[in-house]
Amino acid sequence: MSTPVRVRFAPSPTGPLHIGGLRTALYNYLFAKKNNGTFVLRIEDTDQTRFVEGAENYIKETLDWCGISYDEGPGKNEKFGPYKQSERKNLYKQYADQLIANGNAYYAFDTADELDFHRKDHEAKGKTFIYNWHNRLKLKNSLSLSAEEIQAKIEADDPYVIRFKTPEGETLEMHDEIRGTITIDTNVLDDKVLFKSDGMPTYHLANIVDDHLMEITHVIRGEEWLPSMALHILLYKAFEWQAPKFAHLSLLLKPVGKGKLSKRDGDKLGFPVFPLNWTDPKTNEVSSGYREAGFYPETVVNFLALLGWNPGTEQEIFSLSELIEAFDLKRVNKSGAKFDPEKNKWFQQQYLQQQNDVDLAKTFESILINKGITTSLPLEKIVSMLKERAIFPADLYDLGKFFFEAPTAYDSKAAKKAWKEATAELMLELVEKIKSITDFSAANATAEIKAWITSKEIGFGKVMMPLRLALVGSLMGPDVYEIAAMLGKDETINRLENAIKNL
RNA sequence: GGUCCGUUCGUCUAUCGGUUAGGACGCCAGGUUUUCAUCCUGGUAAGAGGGGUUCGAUUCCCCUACGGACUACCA
Repeated sequence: MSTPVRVRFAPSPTGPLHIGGLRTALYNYLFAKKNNGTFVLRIEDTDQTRFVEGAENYIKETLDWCGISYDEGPGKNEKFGPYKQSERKNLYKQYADQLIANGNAYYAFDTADELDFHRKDHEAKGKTFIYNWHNRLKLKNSLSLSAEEIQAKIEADDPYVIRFKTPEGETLEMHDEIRGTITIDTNVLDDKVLFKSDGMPTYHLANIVDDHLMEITHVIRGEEWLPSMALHILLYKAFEWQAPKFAHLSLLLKPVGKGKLSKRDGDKLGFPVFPLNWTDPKTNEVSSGYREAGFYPETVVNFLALLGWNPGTEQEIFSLSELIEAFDLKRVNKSGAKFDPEKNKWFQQQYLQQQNDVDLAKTFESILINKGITTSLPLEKIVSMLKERAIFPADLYDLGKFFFEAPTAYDSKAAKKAWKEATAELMLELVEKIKSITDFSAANATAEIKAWITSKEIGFGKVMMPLRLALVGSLMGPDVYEIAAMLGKDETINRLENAIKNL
């Protein structure tokens, strides 16, 4: 019996979750479910200055929309709660103190200005300022100051931080589930701040303490944390806790140009970078999301899963449960993946085609109602005719509005191609022919009109194209007889007469 | 600048030393649909460069180049 798998997704509520963050959540979820484990949501809000109203709800709503449900989290099955670090605030200081007591951490009194000066000064000399073993004794901290000085400062309420005392001269060999062995010399690490002067822990401390307390077995997170892995492992050692396994996911890159996909890209790239619409509470600026753009959650989940992971087979369309079944951390790629909006659209198209006509008809009906259109036409049938041309549900309207409204204008290119000198006269004859057809079903209309065309010994195109133009307004869309039958004999004749008049 | 990570068609990727380097998106061509789309068929296109190791390297090692992340009392 191995210990049960527990993973966590630990976002910071500093704004909307972006698509890369969603992928991290998804991989955590897939890994947990694949291993009959627990998926935990933890909100890392230790930086009060960056807190953004609504961000936490946004994260929850996103996970909910995608069907990625967490087993434990704020307000849900709080076995190891609370799950918001701001509500765990009082927990962390004792751990920082513990590290001071066992000699793995120390108080530091350097002000932000002083450190800033050092950094700039070093930079000017072409060097890098690192707060660590080689200079910590020259700075203002509990390692360099005398016991009396320290005591005095603390009693005088001088602000201080607690820094980790990075061990000197060790070569750390670490294991990453995706990347294998990573080695680092501890001498190049800096003495990171663990506890801030505002009484809050930094990410590093809170993260390690919470992962330990919440019994997290696997830390699956973005590659931006890879440089911190050494610190985290050193912290586990300092606490004498068993470290979880680590897996660092490669980043999602912009489709064009350089760099990682970031929140600031917003809509600039021509596609959403957020799962849901987001309104900035300060500026009221709206960033568009996949949901509102008409994508299905299945599309987003499927596409994201395959960006950086693949099952080793040629299957590309996966339901969430199929993803769980197939998922394996070992098959996650090391290199960054560019986000390709075109392929994303292809997935959406695939999922739209999978929708059944009954459901799609309901969606279509609400779109029509929004446009102020009510109809007695059978929407299910219409949807089945239009579907294969659509990518998003909203496309159905553009593709099929001619069913509900007669064309008010004709596509000029199409008109030029379809409507010639003799066409009006021919259409007049067609109107008479149609009037004579008693059974105006698609099948019968097809047969009768085809026979009529054949008897006149003219090309089919000479009749079919103008007829389509008259009914639709352009040379696109489903089978023209199907359209005619759907519109009915009277409306078909109406539209033909309109076209004869206007063209 | 320093540290770490990465590098197969334009993009996402397969390949556990021996393959005509496979698939998908995109694009192009043809067919089906007397329209458009769908669909089908075919085509286009890749191992960053240089050294090793090996009978044999896309695959293992090193160097270079390029890309990325990190380098805050942010996460």
